[in-house]
Amino acid sequence: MPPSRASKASPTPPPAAGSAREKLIAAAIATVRYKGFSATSVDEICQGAGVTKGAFFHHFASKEALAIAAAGAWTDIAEQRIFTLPDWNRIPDPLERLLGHIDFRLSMLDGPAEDYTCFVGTMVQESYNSSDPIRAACDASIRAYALRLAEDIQQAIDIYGIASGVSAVSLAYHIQAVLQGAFILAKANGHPVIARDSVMHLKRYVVMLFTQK
Amino acid sequence: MPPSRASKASPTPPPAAGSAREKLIAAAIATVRYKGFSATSVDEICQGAGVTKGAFFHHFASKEALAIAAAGAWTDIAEQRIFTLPDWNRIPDPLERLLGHIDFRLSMLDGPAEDYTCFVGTMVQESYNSSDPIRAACDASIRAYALRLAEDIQQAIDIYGIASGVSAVSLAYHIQAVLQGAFILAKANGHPVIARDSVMHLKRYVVMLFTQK
DNA sequence: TGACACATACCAACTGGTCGGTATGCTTTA
DNA sequence: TAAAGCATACCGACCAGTTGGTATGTGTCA
Repeated sequence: MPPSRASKASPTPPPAAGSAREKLIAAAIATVRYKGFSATSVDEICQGAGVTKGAFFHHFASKEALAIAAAGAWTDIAEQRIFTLPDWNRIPDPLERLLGHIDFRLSMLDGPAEDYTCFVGTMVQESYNSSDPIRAACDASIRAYALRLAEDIQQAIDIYGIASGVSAVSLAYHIQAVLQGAFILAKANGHPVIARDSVMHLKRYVVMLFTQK
Repeated sequence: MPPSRASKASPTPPPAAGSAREKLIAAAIATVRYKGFSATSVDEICQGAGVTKGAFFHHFASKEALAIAAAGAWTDIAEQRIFTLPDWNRIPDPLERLLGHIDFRLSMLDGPAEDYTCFVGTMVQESYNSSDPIRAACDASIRAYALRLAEDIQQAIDIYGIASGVSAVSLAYHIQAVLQGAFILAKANGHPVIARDSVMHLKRYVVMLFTQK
């Protein structure tokens, strides 16, 4: 993940709708979410990106290197889709904003699972013992999300207080856990109904934490 | 699985500590929990079981067939280890028993992740779009656990009541979701501390549901 | 009782195909 | 013209699954 690439004003117009590198990362994320990391072949990723294997190994030293780069890209994608674009981020009250976040995650649980599940959550299950660099990249992505979410939670705590013994970061990770677990239930069930139920339990819990101490 | 073999006094010593079929299932469960389903080869499973590939395909028509059989075996293993053997199952009060269950799951979160994570939860992530028979087998295993847990929850509800709008089955699935999600966080983090935090949130939620309505 | 027919359990060697990765050359752009 | 960006062709290793075979039963009937 060369940081120079992001910091320089690229002379070539930011390659249309994606350079080969970006298309490879996008194809990898989509395919891995659909069928898992090990079952996804390099050839398949290349086909999905519309480039050849030569291009793949020009941009990435290995399949593992792509996975790490994709985990980094996923962090940015999630930040954009969840903490930047949606309107509920502009709600002034931090507790309402937190509940808006949960409602938003709830509303995402629709359609095929590969459209709402977590790329790094899927990938880390297959890599935590096989590749520590991939594991660490997934961990960093999950941590970034949790720490970002913990900011809003801390603001809500500062205003409203919370049940004793509950920290913002811990609650943020718990929200992550419920979502990741809901994804698994949805994949097993073939339908996100049970997953939605679980997120509604989560919302009830958060409300209780802030209103009943 | 010939049942006659168990009921008769076999002339040949009762195939040691498990027939080839049973050893293959045990090896599959262990290896899949360690590195995922797709990354686990049939050769690897055979090596772990101490049998040859010929034996494998004598007992199972395919790798997929083994996965389905292993999911069924996992249901029995989990039932034994969680709902039969541990002492807290003999607690008379159903609410205390439920909290004992959560404490027990919490206490399991120790050591390497492959020792406490869920076999079917891991496998379904890689199979939900590739093999519907595997997906269904994993779903059945998760459902069996949830329905078994829901029995205790319902008994607790009958005695103590619960927050409005909460059903026993729905709460049982939520408990499953938190556990599955906690496993992912533990795998990513490399340590089960965050996972334990999440299960403690879960316990606090359950207590709240039964005491604050 | 014994022997024949058959089933079960297993094995070593092999097959066609796919895997991640490499070697090399062409083509565009600065 | 030199490098970056990509394509084609290929490699050895490994994959799930097949083959032909052996050893050890077990049920049946003369």
